[in-house]
Formats: sequence, C-alpha cells, structure tokens
Amino acid sequence: MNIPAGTRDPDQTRERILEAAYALFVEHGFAAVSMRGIADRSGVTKSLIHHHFGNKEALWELVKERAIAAYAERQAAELRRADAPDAELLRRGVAEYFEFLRTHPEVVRLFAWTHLDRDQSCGKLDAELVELGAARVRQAQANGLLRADVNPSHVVTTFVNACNQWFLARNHHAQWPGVGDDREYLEDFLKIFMSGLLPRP
Amino acid sequence: MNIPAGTRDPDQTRERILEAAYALFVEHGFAAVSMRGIADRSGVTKSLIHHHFGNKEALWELVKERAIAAYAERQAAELRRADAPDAELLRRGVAEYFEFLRTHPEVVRLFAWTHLDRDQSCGKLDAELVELGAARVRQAQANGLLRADVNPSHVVTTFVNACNQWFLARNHHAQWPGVGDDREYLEDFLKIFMSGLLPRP
DNA sequence: AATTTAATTGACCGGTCGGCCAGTTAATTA
DNA sequence: TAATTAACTGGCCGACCGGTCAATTAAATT
Repeated sequence: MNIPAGTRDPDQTRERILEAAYALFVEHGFAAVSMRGIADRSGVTKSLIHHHFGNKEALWELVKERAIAAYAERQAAELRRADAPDAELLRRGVAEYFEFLRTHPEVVRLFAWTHLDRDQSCGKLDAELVELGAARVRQAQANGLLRADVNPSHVVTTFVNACNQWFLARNHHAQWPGVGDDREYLEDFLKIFMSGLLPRP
Repeated sequence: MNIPAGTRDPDQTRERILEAAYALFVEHGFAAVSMRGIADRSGVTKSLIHHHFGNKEALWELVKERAIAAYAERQAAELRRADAPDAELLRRGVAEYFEFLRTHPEVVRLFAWTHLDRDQSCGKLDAELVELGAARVRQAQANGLLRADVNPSHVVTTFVNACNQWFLARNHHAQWPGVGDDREYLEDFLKIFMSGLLPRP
C-alpha cells in the first residue's frame, strides 16, 4: 500500500461503501437494507455515504450497474469469439452461461430483485445478448444445422430461463426428490434442449 | 347480505385484511409493506390487524399459505386425472402448468419472494408435484414413449423453470428483440421440449 | 335484562428510518 | 505557508416503523 494507515483515500472509501452496499442489497433487497447497516459494514459514517453517493436510491442504482457490468463483460467475451455457429457452439454457449450464473449468484439474485420491482433498466442490456445469441441460432438454422421452425429468440430465452430459475429456486430444488446437482441438471437439460433443436428428419 | 351495514362481521373483516395484505405483499414483498399500509387498504385500524393476526410475520405466513393453497388445489386437480402417461399427456401437463401461472401471477411473484428470502417452506409442497410428474415421466420412459436417458425429476424441473422464469422476467422479455407473446413462447418451448424428449432412434 | 365475551378504536411507546447540517480534519492549491 | 477544497464526523430532525394498552362498543351468553 502506498497510502499509510489512518489517512484518507476517498476512492478506497467509495469502493468499500459500494462493496458493503452490494453485498447487503444482493442478500436482502432494497427495502430491507438500511443506510446504517451499510455504514456499519463499510466502517464509515452514514453521513459519508450521503456525501459520496447522494441517497439510498442512487446507491442502489450503482449496485445494479455493477452487477450488470459483470454480466456485460461476460457478454463481450462471448462476442469476441467468432466461431462458426453450429450445434456444438450453442451447447458450449449454454454451458458457459450456466457456469457464469453458477459462479455469480449475486447476478441471479439482483436480476430477480429487479424483476420483482418491475424494473426494466436491466432488460436493455439483456436485449443485446439475446440479439447476439438469436443471430447465431438464425445462422445455424439457415445452414440447416438447427431446426428452422422455432423462433431464434425463443431458443435463447428458453435456455436463459432454464439457467436463471435453476439457481434462483435452488433452495426448492434441494428439497425435490430425485433432483441432482448443478452438473447433472445441466447435462439433462442439454440433452433435451440440444436434441430438441436438431433438424426434423 | 344477511349482515346490515355498519355492524360487525369479524370473518369478513379478517378476509378483507388478508386480501389487502395479500395484494401488498405480493406486489412489494415483506420488507416494503407496512402494517399501516395494510390497515389503510383494508379500511380497519392497525390495532385490529394485530388483534386478529398477531404480528406482521404471522400475516405474511398466512399470505404465503394462501398462494400455496391455490397451487395445491391445481395440483390436486392434476392428480385426479388418471390418464395413461404418454407424450401427449406431458405436453398437456406443461401447457396447463403454464396456463396456471399465466392466470395466477401472484403465485409466481410470491414464489420469487420466498426464493430470495431463502425460505424453504414452499419447497415441500412443490416436492409432491415434482414427485407426481416425475413418476409419470418415469412410467412413460418404461413404456418406451419418452427417452430413458434423462432424470425424470430433471424433465419436470426443466419445464417448471422455463414457465416460472418466463412470467417472472416478463418485463425483460418485453424488451428483447423477436420475443413473442405467451402463446408463441409456449409453442416454441414445447416444440423443443417435446421433440427433445422423444426416444432416440 | 344483566353479564360476559369479542370486535374495534385511538392514543401512545421506544426504536429506527433516510436525510441534513454545522463542525472538524486532512489533502490540495495558490 | 496561507487559503481553499474535499473528506469525514456526530448530532439532530421529522417521519414512520411494529407493537401495546386501556377504553369503547357491539354481539353473544346467561
């Protein structure tokens, strides 16, 4: 550290506040989190949070943006690949999307909070991801690699939904008889999903 | 009505309070709803709610039970049918589950609230539905009507997830390019899902 | 009709909420 | 080094929170 202890570092302070807010909002949602709770967790005064971020809603927006940023980064990485779209690419895309949600449970929760708030601000970013995925599906359809009688956007929506709800409702699934772990669920989903997308003979 | 206006009817009072609480909890979640808000909406005093229901948590539990009751009733109706399990039965089961969620958006939201609360109380009831559905899938597999290399519980989980998340994230889907309405999504999902479950030739 | 029970009210409690403001203190600028 | 700016603190505000309680009123019981 270049900065001696006990001295001021506003950037780091902002960061610590954001981290605390992120953790608390993700876990308990907007309404159940108090500015005092964020202040305690980040080790600063409540007034200082207002100084740096304005009010509670502004902080909430920043937390959402942070989660979306992680999502967007993954999307950009996905975009960088320029492989030829075929069935195997789709399978890997699903598996990677699943893996991303598995390793980023905060994103799943934050999306669910925004759904319940009827917040539409996150949908715009999603839209790009869906458009990208749908375009690839469409191309694979044109090449005869995937069945052509389904809406490409619905193909993407289907697996996005299947992955998101799997992690959101994990506590329920754990109580369901015969339901396996992440790997086993994904495997079976992919079996159904991929062979369901094969061109009809 | 046998009861003249301006007089007392504790049952109806309880019912009105429950209805108000149901609507508010479903819409805003536990933390964002106040006892005063429920009192105002139901036209009674806050004290009266405590008199009839105890405290806020108890009312919340009753609201959850009410939503679960609607879910359980549907499940019982489903159970009553004793048709031979085949692919067509599964397709109709999915369509009816989808239709139930479409006409009961409060159930979707309440389930999502409980997921975010890490509340496991609803999972038990789900378990029976899953067990029932999985048993039918298993029988159809034994009869060679559905592919046998997938976990029956995962088959059920897959379509339950696809339906729930569709309605939960509706605000997002509305912004996605190319995504159709309820009927069109269900149609495409069923195409993929059903043909993905056909026995491999 | 007298009494008991239960529904209902309004006032009130301690506590917490988000936000504000006047200060103090450290870093930056002139 | 003096002056300015920004980080940071503690205390305070009015509003609202869930919950309690004594009093009132209507229904049920005797």
